[in-house]
Amino acid sequence: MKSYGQFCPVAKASEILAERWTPLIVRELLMGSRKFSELEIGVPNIPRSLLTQRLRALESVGVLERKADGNSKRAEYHLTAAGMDLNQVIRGLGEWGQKWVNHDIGQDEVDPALLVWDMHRRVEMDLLPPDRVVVQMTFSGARTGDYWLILEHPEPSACMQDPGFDVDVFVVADTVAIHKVWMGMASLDEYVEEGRIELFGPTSYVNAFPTWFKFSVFAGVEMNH
Amino acid sequence: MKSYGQFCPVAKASEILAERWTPLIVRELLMGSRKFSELEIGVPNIPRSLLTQRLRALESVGVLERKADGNSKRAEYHLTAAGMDLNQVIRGLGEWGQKWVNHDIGQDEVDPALLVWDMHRRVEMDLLPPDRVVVQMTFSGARTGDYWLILEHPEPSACMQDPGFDVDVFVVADTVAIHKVWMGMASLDEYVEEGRIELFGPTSYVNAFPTWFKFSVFAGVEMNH
DNA sequence: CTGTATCCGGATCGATACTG
DNA sequence: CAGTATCGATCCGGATACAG
Repeated sequence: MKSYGQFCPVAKASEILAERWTPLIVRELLMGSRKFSELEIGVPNIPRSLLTQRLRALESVGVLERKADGNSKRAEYHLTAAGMDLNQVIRGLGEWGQKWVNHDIGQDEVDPALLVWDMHRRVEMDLLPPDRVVVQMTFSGARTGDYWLILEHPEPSACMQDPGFDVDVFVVADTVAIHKVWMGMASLDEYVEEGRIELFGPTSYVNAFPTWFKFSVFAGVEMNH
Repeated sequence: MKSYGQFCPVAKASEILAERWTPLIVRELLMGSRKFSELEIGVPNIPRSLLTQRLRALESVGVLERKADGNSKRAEYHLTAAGMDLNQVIRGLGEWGQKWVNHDIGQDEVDPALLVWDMHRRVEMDLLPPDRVVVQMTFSGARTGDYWLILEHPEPSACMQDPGFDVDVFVVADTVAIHKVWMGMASLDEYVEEGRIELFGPTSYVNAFPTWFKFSVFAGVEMNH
């Protein structure tokens, strides 16, 4: 991005952060993504060439460092201290968004894949059963699909294709319903009672299911309007 | 800006704020600018057409409201509650900038006009003498020029041309020196002692001069590196 | 003088195809 | 998997023109 030619710190920071896609990339890095492929999932629809370009730009201003993973030789992107410190900015941005503009979400803006990806980043590891739990999520509505969450130690994962494991918990719901619960805009229990979200599986798992997730980072922010 | 097609609040907020010039426009509105012409001064080098475009965009998403000033019929731009609430985001952005990237300021990035404009927005009205004080600032260095601050009640103003008043206090200094003091990176007293900044005028005014300003919003942020 | 609209060359973006 | 290369569409910046 071309410089604003201004000394103001807001201008200097904007040159780095206020560029298309960049806040989403930083958000994804803050959420724990390290690999190029993880970033592609967490920042859907970004052209790969642009992702490359943005990563280089962020590297050149000292927000992230590029390292070669030892054994696989794949590039890894690590936030520097300056990058980590962007947490408050991105959080502020997200809180503002949640408070003021997260109401008019269109049906087709809720991406099941991104939802599942977000979920696997927000697992409450301490409350997980010791054995692996496989969750299948079946989404209906404007955007449909089956997705899987492999909840296991040390690292849960999200699958866009059937991983082939036996499924322990089935979640069947409208995509928007899951979205609203995830964003703290609706209660999971209520939606289950109303039948908007259906849970199947062993009773102990079904009961524990809501405790396995920390929900969205922005679920606690109250909304205006 | 085209939608990211994502439900994430960071994405929704970025669609509004993370566009070229927009953070600077919002900053200027938060600092108190209301008129198109004031915004042009506070956001130097923005093409007028682009400023118009951005103001319309911000209006359409409910960040600001456009009102016709009663007697002059000139448009006034007022932040809405949602717009005011962007204060924390812009502040966070600026604090990050001040902390991490405000070091490598080039000589020619320090704009005397913007500096004076910023100063007139940060006057400590309560500590001003009752009578009007006219300050002339003479900048030297990469970007030179004479500017005037009319410190009076109820509204101080900044002049880019000689307003014709008798001058009470003369400030003569290198542009970068003033910048550093303004941004909290150097002490005014020390610079005056070293002769990098010269103050002329009645002793009582010269002594009081530093108390008339609140300095930059980001002057208190400590810098890393 | 203030605010807005229009036009145009160049930079940036988005989509697709290609490479090690 | 992790990028590059290419190319049309869009956006930006600067200039100019215009209306109140």
